[in-house]
Amino acid sequence: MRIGELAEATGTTTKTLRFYEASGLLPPAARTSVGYRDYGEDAVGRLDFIRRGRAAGLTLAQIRDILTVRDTGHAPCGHVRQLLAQRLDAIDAQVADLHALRATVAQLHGVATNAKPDTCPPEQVCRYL
Amino acid sequence: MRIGELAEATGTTTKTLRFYEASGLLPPAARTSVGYRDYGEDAVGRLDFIRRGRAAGLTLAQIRDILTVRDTGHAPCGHVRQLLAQRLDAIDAQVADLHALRATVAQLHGVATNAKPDTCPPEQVCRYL
DNA sequence: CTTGACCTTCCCCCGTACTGGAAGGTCCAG
DNA sequence: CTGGACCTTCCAGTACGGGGGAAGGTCAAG
Repeated sequence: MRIGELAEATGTTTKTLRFYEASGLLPPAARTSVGYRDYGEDAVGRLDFIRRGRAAGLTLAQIRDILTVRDTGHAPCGHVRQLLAQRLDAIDAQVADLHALRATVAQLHGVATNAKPDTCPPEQVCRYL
Repeated sequence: MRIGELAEATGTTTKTLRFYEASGLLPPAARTSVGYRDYGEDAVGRLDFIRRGRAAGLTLAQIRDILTVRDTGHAPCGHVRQLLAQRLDAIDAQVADLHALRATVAQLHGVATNAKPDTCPPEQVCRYL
C-alpha cells in the first residue's frame, strides 16, 4: 500500500502521513526497491487510533506517548485512564470558562445593543467593551 | 510612566507591551530624551480595554480592528455589536463541541476503568481509545 | 565609582498541526 | 517515448501570543 492509498483509505493526506512519521506517531515505513513507502494493513488501524485520539481531544504528543507505551509493551491501562480523566477535567474547566465568558460577552452585547446606534458617537463606543 | 511601571500597573510584561505596540494595538509610545518609552495614564485604560477584549475571547486582531475604528472615529457601534454577536455564536458552538467531546471521552474512560487494569494486557489496551 | 535595576533594539525561539512548493525520481497508459 | 500521476527529500511558511537572551545605554543608591 503506497502512501497515497493509505491517505485515501484513512481520510488524510500524504503530507500528514509523512508528518506523523517524522513526529514519531507512525514507525518508519518499509520501503520498496525504489524508495516508496510501503504500508501494511495495520497502518489503517493505527491511523484510526490516532484519529479517535484526536477526536477525543488528545494532542499528538499524548497519542504518541500512548502508542509508544503500547508498542514497547508496558502496561498502558492506567496511563490511558489517567489521560482520559485529565481530559475530562480539562473539558469541564473549559466549559466553565466558556460559561463565564458567555455571560460577559452577553452583557456587553446587551449594553451595546440597548445603546441605540444613532445615539452612539464614536468616542463613546468602546466603553461597551 | 515607564514601560515597567505600565506593565506592573496592568498586570502584563514589558515584552508584551512592546509586542502590542509592534502589533498595532498600542500607538507608538512617546519617548524620553534618552529613548525610554513614556506612557500617559490613558495607556492603562487602553490596556484594560485590551484585557477585557481578550477576556471576552476576542483575538488581538479583532481588538486592533475595534481600536483602529475607534481611533479613526468611524462609527463602530454596529461593528462592536456584530463582533460580540459572533462571539456568542462561536462560544455556543464551542460549548456544544465540548459536550460531544466530553461524552466521547467519558465513554472511553468508563470502558477503560471497567476493564480491570490487572486483566488488561498491553496489546488490548488501546482498543479503549 | 561601582553595582544593580532598569531601559533599548535585535533576532530567534516556543508549541500546535500541519501545508506549500521546489527539484528530482518512478511508473504506466497511449 | 512522452505525458501525467505518483513518489522522494528538504526548506519554509501558516496563525497565535508572546518568551529568551544578547549587546549595549541609563539612572539612582551607596
